[in-house]
Amino acid sequence: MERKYNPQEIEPRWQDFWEQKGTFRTSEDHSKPKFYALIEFPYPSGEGLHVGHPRPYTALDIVARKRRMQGYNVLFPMGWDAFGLPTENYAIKNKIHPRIVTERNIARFKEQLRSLGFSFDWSREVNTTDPEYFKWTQWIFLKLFEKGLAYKQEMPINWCPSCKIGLANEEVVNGGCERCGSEVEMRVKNQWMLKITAYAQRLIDDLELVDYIDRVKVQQRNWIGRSEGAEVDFPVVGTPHKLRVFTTRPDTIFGATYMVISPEHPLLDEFKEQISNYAELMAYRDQAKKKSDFERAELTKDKTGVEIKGLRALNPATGNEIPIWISDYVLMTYGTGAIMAVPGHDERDWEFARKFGLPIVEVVVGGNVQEEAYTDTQSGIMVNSGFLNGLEVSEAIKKITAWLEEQGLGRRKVNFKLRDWVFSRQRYWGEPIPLVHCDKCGWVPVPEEELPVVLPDVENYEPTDTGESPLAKIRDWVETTCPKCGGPAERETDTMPQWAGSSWYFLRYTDPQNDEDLAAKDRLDYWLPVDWYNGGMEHTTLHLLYSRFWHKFLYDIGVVSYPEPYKKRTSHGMILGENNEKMSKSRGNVVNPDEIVAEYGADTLRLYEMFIGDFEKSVPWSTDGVRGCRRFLDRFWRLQEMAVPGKEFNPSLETSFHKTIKKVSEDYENLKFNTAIAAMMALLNEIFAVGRITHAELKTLLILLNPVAPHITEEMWVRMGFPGYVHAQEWPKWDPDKVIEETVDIAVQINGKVRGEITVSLTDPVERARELAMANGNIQRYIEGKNIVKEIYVPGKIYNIVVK
RNA sequence: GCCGGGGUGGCGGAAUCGGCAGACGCUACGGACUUAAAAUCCGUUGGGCUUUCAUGUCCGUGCGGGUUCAAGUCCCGCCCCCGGCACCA
Repeated sequence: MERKYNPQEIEPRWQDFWEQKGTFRTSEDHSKPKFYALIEFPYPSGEGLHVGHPRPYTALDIVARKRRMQGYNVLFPMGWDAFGLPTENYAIKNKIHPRIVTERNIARFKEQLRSLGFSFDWSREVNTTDPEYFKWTQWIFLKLFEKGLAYKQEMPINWCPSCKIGLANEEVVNGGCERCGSEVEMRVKNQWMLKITAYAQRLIDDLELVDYIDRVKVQQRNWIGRSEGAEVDFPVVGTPHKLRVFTTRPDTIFGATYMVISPEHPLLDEFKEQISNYAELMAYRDQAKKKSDFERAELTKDKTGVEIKGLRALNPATGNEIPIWISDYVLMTYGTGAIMAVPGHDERDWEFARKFGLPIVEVVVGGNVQEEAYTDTQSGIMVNSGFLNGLEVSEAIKKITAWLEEQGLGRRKVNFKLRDWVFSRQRYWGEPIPLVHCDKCGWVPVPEEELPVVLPDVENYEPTDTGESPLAKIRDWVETTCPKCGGPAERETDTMPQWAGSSWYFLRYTDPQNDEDLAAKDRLDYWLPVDWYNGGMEHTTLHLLYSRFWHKFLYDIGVVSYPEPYKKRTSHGMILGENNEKMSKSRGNVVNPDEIVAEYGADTLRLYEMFIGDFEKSVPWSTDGVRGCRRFLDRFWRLQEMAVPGKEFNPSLETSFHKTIKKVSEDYENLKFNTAIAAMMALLNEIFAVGRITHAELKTLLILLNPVAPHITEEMWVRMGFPGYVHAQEWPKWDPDKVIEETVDIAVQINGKVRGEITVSLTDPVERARELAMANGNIQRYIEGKNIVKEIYVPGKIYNIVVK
């Protein structure tokens, strides 16, 4: 038998053991309390696993392993989010079918994950590219379509010229493509859209039902961007038309001295005949069209715009005629694409008014609106505002809104920044959208029993320059018959975005082989919602919002029984390179987990990733830190040599053990893995100082460390000849009475400065503390010749004597 | 600009119902072991001053004030960093 700790020998052996015995298979015994732990399933890239991956995986593996020992029926599954661009690009470049590339990448990832000893139930593995899986992704889409939540629309989209793909707003970062960084252009395309905006309010409201870390909730609210205000109709003079605006400040309507509409606004086309400078306006529109939203926002320094000659609006409050301008600072995609400009109290309007010499009127007192816009108007008194004069802002808002409603000129309105989800991708490697276009019947869903609509095998996956999907060229796939009328029809050639498959994958884990339903209802009811979902902050406005939307929809149609998919959401920090920069191939600072496993072992890697620092923060990798963790395990291994029989805790270590059990138990649940490990390290130091460890103590310690370092603890348990296996033990409990030290060393302060130390029992009265303190020479020195003014004695904490 | 999080040794980080700041780990230095090195073990490691030894003492948690017997922690006013949103009406 080997003496030395040899993870390279131990770890694969235990991994085989767990697999063969099905140790971590989840049962469907619904009488047991359940715990569903979820981590974001990875995109199996060609790069293989990165040291960032195991951080969240280990964290929830720890919680899952602990909960099993606490008697829960635990579901901790894993799968693959395998559709996506990099695979397709690789396939194009190397002329290998993306399916093959995907298979290969998955095999690699799986092997790497296996080598880290995660307690996934691999029998429940899902793969978004598996037709048996995406059949249900397509099914959900058809349900959305059926309910009118999927629609096709001609609309300007963010177009990445390098990926040749349309991007959702969420995929545009600082004006560039999230994936490749190329600058995004605007293009008008006919796209499938999902009406996530119909759920905007519920997506905000139901955040109340869930336990998400605060920054996640805040970011979601931020992204949805709810704002309350009113819609107001401004009559267009000499026409029956009314120009509708959205404003959050209807109270300032008396200060609206002109209007601005977006260059794309349809008003221009409608009144083409009456507009005398139509050509000029069109030139401006063309110019604006060329700019992306980002560019438009970038050019913030200087306002541009053109007045519409021949059209004027009527301010319904003042009765004055006011000019209408077009400017690209008004976006067609928010509100109504038109604003009432109140230059006195809005910086943008003020700037614009200044530049074009438009009148500026003060309506809330407090500033000097000729000098600058006065925007500190959350409160204030109205002036120059007719019947609102003298009112407080909040009163004025109520009064004007009521007046507008009475006059039929406006109404209260809530607006959201959230836009509908661009759901089409002009790509090959994605789920085909299961619709057929028939000249007679329009868009017709593929009948459910014909799902899945699978991808045809093709020679060439290159996207076309026209922006059409490569599928469009496969005529014998495209050409089909209409399911409704039987006439000739064409398949939709757009595919779904990567976010589709990941919007519901956690449901499939409950019943991954089901071919009748997306998952059996009783399983969904038992397992959902997910008890704890950990994932990256980068998915807060994408995946997390999308999947909440889909889940709410599935709730509405009765598939699931709770409106929220995830009860709790936490997020891990990134692991940076040793140089404190983001790990990337180009920076050459990537650490490969395989090498760490080969050199130090999986347990060391797991331990290190949990000990490295605050779980929620980014932290640089440190090879020296890894060695320190290996050293700990080497020392831990040597406990075997100092083990002595005994069913009790050594009295001198008893309190330490109970404290450690408490600390570790609590810290594992609170993302404080680093301090849990520190506590075990400290206890190990104490044990080494004592020089021996009883069997009872060693068993306890093995169980506590097992979730972090499962291989070494399994091995030591068996080597010690303890009955059964460590993973099958019950999680230890601490005795609240034994967590408290009987005697403690506390500081004695004179006027708040530490001047000595005494050893007291918690139950000792102040007299006892005083007696001990007075015996201390240094204390005597400070008290001599002084009057004791006050004594503060906090048992177990401090003894402070105030002298004068 | 708005919202959120955060500034603690040479480094990662502990400690926030106010109660000995720096747990745990790393690094560095010194020592033991070794022919030597690695590994391992022991010791020191916030700064200054003091001390033969022991110790003692002052300063120190981004900056400036305040409350308190006592402040990293609470209050007021600033500075800086990270993340999100941003011509959103």
